[in-house]
Amino acid sequence: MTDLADYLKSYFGMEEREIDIIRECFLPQTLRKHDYFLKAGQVCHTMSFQRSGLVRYYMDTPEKEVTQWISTPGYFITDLAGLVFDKPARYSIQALEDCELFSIDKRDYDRLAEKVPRWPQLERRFIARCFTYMEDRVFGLLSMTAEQRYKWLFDQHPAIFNQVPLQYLASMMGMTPETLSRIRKKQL
Amino acid sequence: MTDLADYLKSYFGMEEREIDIIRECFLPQTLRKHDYFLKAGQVCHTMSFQRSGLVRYYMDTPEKEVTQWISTPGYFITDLAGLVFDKPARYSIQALEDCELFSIDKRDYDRLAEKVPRWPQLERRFIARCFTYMEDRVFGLLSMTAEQRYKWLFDQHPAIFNQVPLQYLASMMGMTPETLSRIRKKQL
DNA sequence: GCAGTTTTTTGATTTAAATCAAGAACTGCT
DNA sequence: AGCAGTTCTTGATTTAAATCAAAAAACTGC
Repeated sequence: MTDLADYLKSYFGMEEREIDIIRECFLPQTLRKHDYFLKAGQVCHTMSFQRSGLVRYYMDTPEKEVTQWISTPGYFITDLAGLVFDKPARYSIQALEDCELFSIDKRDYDRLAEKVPRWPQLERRFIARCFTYMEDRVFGLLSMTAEQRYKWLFDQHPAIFNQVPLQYLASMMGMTPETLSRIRKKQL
Repeated sequence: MTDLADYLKSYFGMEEREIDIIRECFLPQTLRKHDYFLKAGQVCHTMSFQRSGLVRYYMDTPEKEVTQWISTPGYFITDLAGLVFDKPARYSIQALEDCELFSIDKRDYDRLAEKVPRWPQLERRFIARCFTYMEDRVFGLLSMTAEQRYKWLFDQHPAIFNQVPLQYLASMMGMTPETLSRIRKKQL
């Protein structure tokens, strides 16, 4: 059983039959360290399940580079603006480490509902969950200090703190590398 | 033609027949100023189209009250955590002014797909759009100064700046009322 | 394994925004 | 209309976090 199957089962509560069908639609793909899954400005036409590795979503601005998100194994990787609305991506998605993915093209993705009738309901839950997570993130950014945001992210995703360069974590939490370095020191 | 019909047509590109069906499912409702659409801790079981008035989403924390969002006519009001996952709301939703809504109960909402086959696709676009909007908001909070966030929100929703008490706008943009007052003064 | 680069840490200083404080301008109420 | 309670503005002060700067540590590739 692949990780994707585990995920589909535990997260979506899917049945064996559905899992098999979906798994067939996703094809193995690898990303090398520093490879781009998507570059800002391109229209994303792929949805991938991340089996291993680390991936970073970031935006380039005139002054600095802003890390929006770090994706870890067990997550899906895509840009909904592209996948759903055919809009060019506002951010780039790049591998921080070699990654193993299971990927499906937009065309096939849009036909999943034909093969798995329950797919629209499952996808609805998936996207709605992304939204509620973002609500929590906005709340954190509106109301917490740098140190509180650190603790919050640490509780949510302790794994990335050992693996991801500090500068990216800092940016993702809305602080400078220096500030994160000091907070981290204080926690010991 | 009601505002809801206008919205369904222009935003979702729905046909007359579909619009009529959906409109029948949404019932008129009014909220008086200060009435709660939803209180934190309750499970939201309603989805409403906002015809008029102003609505505020906010969270209570030990130190302060954090305004998450101000909803204006033409938006839908709900808490997806409740509507999709039956989870208690993390925030309260309260009328800032008398409001006219068109509301549908969760039970009926979940049956919309039977009446309008295309509903799942439409809803998908709706929720995905909410998500991409939140991505932009997170980016803004990660990368912009208070003044830049002010300008951004002002471009996006100029209407609310005349109507909503400054303290709520400030909180929603992640700054204090004093800071917003000074920024606003500077803009003249 | 070591030179060269990049990243992280640490300290000193600055700054944007928060806090504190008080007066002005609204709001609603009887 | 006039008073009480908000809300908003303005100024003075503080502070959390940014910036600046340089050394230390950690990677990189040859």
